[in-house]
Amino acid sequence: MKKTKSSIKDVALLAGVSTATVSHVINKTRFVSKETSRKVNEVITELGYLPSAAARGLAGKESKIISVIFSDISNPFFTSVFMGLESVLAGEGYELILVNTGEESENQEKALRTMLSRQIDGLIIAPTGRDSHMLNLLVEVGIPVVLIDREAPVDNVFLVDLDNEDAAYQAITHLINDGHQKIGVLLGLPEVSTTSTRLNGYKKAIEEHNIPFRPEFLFQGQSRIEGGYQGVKNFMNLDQPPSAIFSMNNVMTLGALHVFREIGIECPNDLGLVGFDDHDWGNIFTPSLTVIRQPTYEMGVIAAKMLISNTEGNYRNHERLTGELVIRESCSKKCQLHFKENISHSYLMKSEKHNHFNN
Amino acid sequence: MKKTKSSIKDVALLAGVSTATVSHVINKTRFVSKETSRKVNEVITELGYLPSAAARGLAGKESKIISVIFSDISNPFFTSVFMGLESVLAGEGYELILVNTGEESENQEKALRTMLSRQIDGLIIAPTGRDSHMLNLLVEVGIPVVLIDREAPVDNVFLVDLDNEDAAYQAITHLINDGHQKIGVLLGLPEVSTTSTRLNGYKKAIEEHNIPFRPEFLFQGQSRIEGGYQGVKNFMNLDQPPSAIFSMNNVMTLGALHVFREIGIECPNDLGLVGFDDHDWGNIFTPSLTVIRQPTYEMGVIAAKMLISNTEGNYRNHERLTGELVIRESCSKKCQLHFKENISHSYLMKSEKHNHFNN
DNA sequence: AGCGATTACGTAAGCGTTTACGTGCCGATT
DNA sequence: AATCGGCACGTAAACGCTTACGTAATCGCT
Repeated sequence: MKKTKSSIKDVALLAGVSTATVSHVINKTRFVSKETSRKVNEVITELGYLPSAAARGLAGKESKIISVIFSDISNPFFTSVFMGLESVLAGEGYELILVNTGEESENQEKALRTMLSRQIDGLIIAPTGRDSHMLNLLVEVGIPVVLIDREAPVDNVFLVDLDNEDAAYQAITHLINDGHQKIGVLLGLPEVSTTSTRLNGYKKAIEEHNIPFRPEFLFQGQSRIEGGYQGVKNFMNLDQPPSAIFSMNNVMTLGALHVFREIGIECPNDLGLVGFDDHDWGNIFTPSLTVIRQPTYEMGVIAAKMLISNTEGNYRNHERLTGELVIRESCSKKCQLHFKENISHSYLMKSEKHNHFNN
Repeated sequence: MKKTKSSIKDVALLAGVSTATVSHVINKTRFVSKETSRKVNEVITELGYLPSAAARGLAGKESKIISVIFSDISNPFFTSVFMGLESVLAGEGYELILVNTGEESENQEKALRTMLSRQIDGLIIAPTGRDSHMLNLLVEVGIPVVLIDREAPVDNVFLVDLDNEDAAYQAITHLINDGHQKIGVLLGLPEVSTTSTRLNGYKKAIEEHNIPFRPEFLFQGQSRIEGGYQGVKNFMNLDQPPSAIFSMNNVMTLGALHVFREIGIECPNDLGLVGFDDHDWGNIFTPSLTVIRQPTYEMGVIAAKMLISNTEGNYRNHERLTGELVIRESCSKKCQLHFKENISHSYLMKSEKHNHFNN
């Protein structure tokens, strides 16, 4: 019952061939006659032989490890991206090391450093912080890197992100068309690129409609549930509170909803809301949420393909997807009515099916 | 600008010592004089030297990799556990390889096989399927394994789980005390251990109250959002539909809620609901959800500590935590009223704070 | 028959560590 | 002066693969 770990030598010995041949059989890296190849495979299964990944990494160049560095894995956005990544990478024999930075660039640097000591075959990262010494180092050593969701000041990397300016522009324009003139914004972290691009979309939209920019309508807090919570509370204490809120991400939206319930804000009548990122429960919440939906799973798929097909060059080094404004009830009274009218009895099976039941 | 990767030899050469000394300086594995040690470290930072993890894995015994195998990373339960794991493991210098099996035991076996070829230092797994050949192999080779959330027929492993029978018992008893006699159950996957233990709790509770067991009140579907959806639909087509639903997990609860909204079931009046696992939005939903809350983050922490402190033996090989019944509105009219009365204006800051704002 | 090409495989160096031994040195002890 | 125990460190094998070369055998061609 003792499973003594067997090495390539044992296999070679038992099969009556050299280790080179065994290696070549396993990797199909040069021709081996039908007969020997059969024999080798036989011995392999007989011994239950498994090549040591460490030795392979040392001798060869590939580690078959890809590192994924996210800022918050509890955010559905990232888990969905992760599943997209995995769907293509697992098939190619890669293992994924997942690191959660918690949006701390110190953690990120530390993680990147250890990634450098593992011979990772690639890195997929949603970078936090402004500048990253380690990230630059990684690309210098020649490790393929794809930034996802966010930009960073590095050259020679792939990037897959959303047209954030457009997405925010869509959202704000919609709010304006619904009659909102005073729109408060729950900002993301200042050091994250999407915060500024989304803000640009906001500015562009209000400018186009000759709405004056009001700094007090921008709330910069933690990019967490408490941030959204505090933000909305702040807005409501203003002399002239906004009539609608644009939340720049998932979790802050949740924080905002907490305030709604707590102090009895009736949405959308008292206060409209448009969020960034859809939720599983976005369409069954009361009110159902108007959001910008990102093709998260697809982003993962694309990022993964970019990474491994860098030789084939099927992808440009920048893929920019576009967000979809999903209009439901939370933005305005008008939409609320319209949404209710249009719920057929199988609404779950229609457009929403796409949302939940795939991937 | 070319970062030529430097090895331990380069360091040794430049520092004027042997590679053995360098190794010992790095690992603090034998005494080295203050002076040489300083010199070595100086050279190390000068060269930007990083030890190769692959070589270390080959020569030494530790890989500093721990493998985490979950069935569904999009389930908040698992992401929370993951964060618990990471919180202790990252500090100890471990990297985590995350694999998503999607509840397919074939995927699990494949993943375990590759884990065997990597010299992983430990495995944390929520096993899927009934029996696992690979899992047995892993423990035979001496890799420490901790099962989390679910049991499996393997010896010599750690286990951290919930007292599922008790949790289900609590939930059902509460429903019964609220006046429900006909309670439908959305079952989890039959091959997952928690399904049967939770079912036992259900049976025990109804038996104690002399409520007859009705097979038609058990729905066995996919353990996904569609499963909950289908289940509730089925129940409602019964001649005598249940007056309350007990959902055995997170995602099926979501499916149930979809039906509620779709066909206009008013919860809890038309149909009560108790779910397993809390949600971020559980207390702001309409109705707010009565659920069994699991100490997910803590489960991760404990599992991680079990794994690395197996020498110290601070932990038994089985830690069973207990679930907490969080009573809100969805279970019954009575609770609904009670819940509304007790919402102070700072309810978010009270008990709920514990829920969302920690970890 | 002689020669090159082809086929199928073996030899052994090398990847970058760890670690069991071994060694030289020095002050103290007899 | 010979011996001895610490001290501080070096030597080199071993870990399990990959892969650049090398080679023996066979075949086709002139």
